[in-house]
Amino acid sequence: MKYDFKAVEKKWQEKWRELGCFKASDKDGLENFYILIEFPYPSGYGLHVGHARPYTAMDVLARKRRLQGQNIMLPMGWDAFGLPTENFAIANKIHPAKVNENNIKFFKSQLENIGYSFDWDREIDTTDPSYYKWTQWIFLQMFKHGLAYKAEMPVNWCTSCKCVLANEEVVDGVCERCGSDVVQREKSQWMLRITKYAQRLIDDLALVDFPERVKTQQINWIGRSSGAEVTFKTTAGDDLLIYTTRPDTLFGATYMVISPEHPFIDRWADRIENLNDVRAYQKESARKSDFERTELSKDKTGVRIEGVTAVNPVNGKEIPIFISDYVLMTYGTGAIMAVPAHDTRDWDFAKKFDLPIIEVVKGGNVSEEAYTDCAEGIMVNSGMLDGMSVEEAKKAIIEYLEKEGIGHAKVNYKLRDWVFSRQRYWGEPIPIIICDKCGYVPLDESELPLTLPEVESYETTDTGESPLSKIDSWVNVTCPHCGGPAKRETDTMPQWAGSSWYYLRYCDPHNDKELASREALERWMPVDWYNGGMEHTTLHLLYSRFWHKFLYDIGVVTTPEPYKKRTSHGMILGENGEKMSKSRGNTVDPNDIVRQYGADTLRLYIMFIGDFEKEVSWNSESIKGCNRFLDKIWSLGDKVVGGGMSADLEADFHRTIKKVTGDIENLKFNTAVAALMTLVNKILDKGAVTKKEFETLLILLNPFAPHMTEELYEKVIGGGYLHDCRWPEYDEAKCVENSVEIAIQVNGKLKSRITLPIDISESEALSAARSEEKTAAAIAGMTIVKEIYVKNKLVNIVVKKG
RNA sequence: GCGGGUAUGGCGGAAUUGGCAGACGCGCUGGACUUAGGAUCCAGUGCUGCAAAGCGUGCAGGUUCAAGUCCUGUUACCCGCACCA
Repeated sequence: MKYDFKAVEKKWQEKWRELGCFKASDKDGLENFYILIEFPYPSGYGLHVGHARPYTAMDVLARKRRLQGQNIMLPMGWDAFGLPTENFAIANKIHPAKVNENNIKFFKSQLENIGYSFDWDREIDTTDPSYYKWTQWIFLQMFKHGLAYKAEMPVNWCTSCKCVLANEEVVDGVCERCGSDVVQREKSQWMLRITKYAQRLIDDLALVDFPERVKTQQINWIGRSSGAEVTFKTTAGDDLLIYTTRPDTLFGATYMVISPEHPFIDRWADRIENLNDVRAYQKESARKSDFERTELSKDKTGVRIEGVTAVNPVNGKEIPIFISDYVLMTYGTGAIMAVPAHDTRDWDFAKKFDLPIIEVVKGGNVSEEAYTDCAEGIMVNSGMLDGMSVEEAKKAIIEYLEKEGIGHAKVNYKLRDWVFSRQRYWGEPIPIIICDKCGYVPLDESELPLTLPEVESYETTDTGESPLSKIDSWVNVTCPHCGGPAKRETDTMPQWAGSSWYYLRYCDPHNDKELASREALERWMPVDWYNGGMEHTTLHLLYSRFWHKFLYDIGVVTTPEPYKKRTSHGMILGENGEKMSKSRGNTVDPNDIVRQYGADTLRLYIMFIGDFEKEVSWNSESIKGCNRFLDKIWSLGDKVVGGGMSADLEADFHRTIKKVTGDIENLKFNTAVAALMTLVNKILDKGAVTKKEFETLLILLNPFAPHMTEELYEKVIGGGYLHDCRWPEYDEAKCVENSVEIAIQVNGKLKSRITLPIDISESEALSAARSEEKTAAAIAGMTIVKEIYVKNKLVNIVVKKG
């Protein structure tokens, strides 16, 4: 009888729901394991098969671990605030909440069709006021602890979204979401002081099991460097503070450069003789986007400030000061000492402006190019540092600077504080009231959640104000502090807010007293295994580690890190090898595959398609192989005979159990499936399968193809449900056959193969090999120089003429 | 420029970490069954060659009885960061 996947899949999906098989238990004394998958943003387009890859993988892991007796939490939810929903709402004049509701409904039906074993009782939606109440609550705690602050600063402004973006959201000078130009605008923004956690975010990577590439990427993003801050006196009276990682080269500093945004330019306006030129340059660089500024990086530009000079503090030499946009106001102090002999950028600049280049580390040819890699160089032209190594010189000069009170050791980070305001409607309102008298006043916690008002229009404004600013009845309030008239903050939080702590909410999703009870957090945290995309490494993954550390510091959570283990999946590309996207028209809808082949085939193919951690192209032909494989298993159900494990298949079964068990844990799903196929081929060659063997096969296959295996279990094995079974164990001793095929090489070239009893002695193996027909012919008349025997694998006979 | 990664048949990919390269699947070739086949089953399938045999893991060397795997050099592609002082 043909396998009716439509009926069978529906039957079991309903059965599982009815029985509540996948609910994570909050009982004590169980072996808990928390598996987390990045929750999706429910866009109107629905899921494509790329989304299904990590879900399927973690579902396979979860189902296998449940069969092994663990209490698994595999929750799912919706990261639903964000621009696409809002833009769709604007375009179609539908309330974003309604749009979101529809999208979630569609997403959920897609997920259910694939038969994932999520615990839907723990479903969360970041746009639900009962959820974002706690997002706002965390923000208030950050505000109270000085981690949330408002600052006037240049920010990334997306010209199309009409909204501020975090640095992490700007990719190649354009908006990560919509691809439009990003320009700099001066705006007053809420900021989160992630920089306060920079060092701990680096250090605590030692506590977690993340892939090396994830750790390295985070470390590079945080960008720690150590050096010194040094004060240079100027003729304008103000001391110029600079940061350098090369204090050892201080004697080679022949000029200084300050950023065009440096505040001293205004302060020095009266003294600057060529103020017009300086102003013109400032204007020009302000006009450039970040992208243009880096584009032109080869050709250095700048203007010498006439009328003010500085003094090199170690040798007393008077040196000029320039402004140039190769110095960024946002890093270090916005001012540098330039050492052209040992820094490529300074060298380029010095050549262009004909400035002196003084070698202070011997070893390069500084008239040709900057000598930057001077690990083994020796100090010269550097007074007291002469003759020292670079390392020694660094230490000595810092000691000197500290003694003289003109400088000190300093650690710097590239990481910047997190721009946390968005001028959009569809986000969590920031629970702050702005009072002319009292400043920024936090909303009382009892007033949370501060819900979004109903508005007529969600249109953005060109002035850069949030749509919320137009709702007078919502904006105008009385100050909770002084009782005077005040206004609400009208910016909302960025999309990343809700996802920065969602894993905590799953532990206790219906709690209305706290974000999660201590008991639930202690039961489930930290997340045992978190799988997600590499693209979130310096966004969500870093942000959530930061929030978690803050919550740890204020005693809300009990672990310093949120995730014990992180893995990352490779992308599934479209059939044409390009990234799947609606605009490219190369997406594959899992619903289509489920309709054509069934969910089990889809699941199996997604796991079989290739190495889980590497990207791979979809292939609509290859999927047939998985469908055929399942059909074979279905018809095998008619051939089952009574009895236990048969002798001739015992080793194959034990090996397969071992392989599948290990491969699932190591994310080698493709080879786990291949091993199951190999086993089935063996069974089909033999032509018969016993009840015990079939049962074992069904359990091993269950995580991949849960519907068909449940059905076959009920139909053929009977007496309960497959999901109540135990995962099979293997016996190492039974994994091997009692005879093995041994390769025979002569001078390293394969000549023949012979079958010998397992664990045969070396001398027996060698003599068997020598007397094998082809081998004997090959070594006839030769002198045997050496014989190698690799136990149960091969024999290599090394011969030479004569 | 810095950091990370990849390279194996027509295709997706295996290879117990130095031990029989190409598991498993797709595709392809031939055959069977069939009114029919985009179903199923059987056989074959790295390349050259009628064969014997030879060649073969991006390229060039090296170590070794033995190299996809280790070492040196090199090329191409992908990802992340990038005027970060």
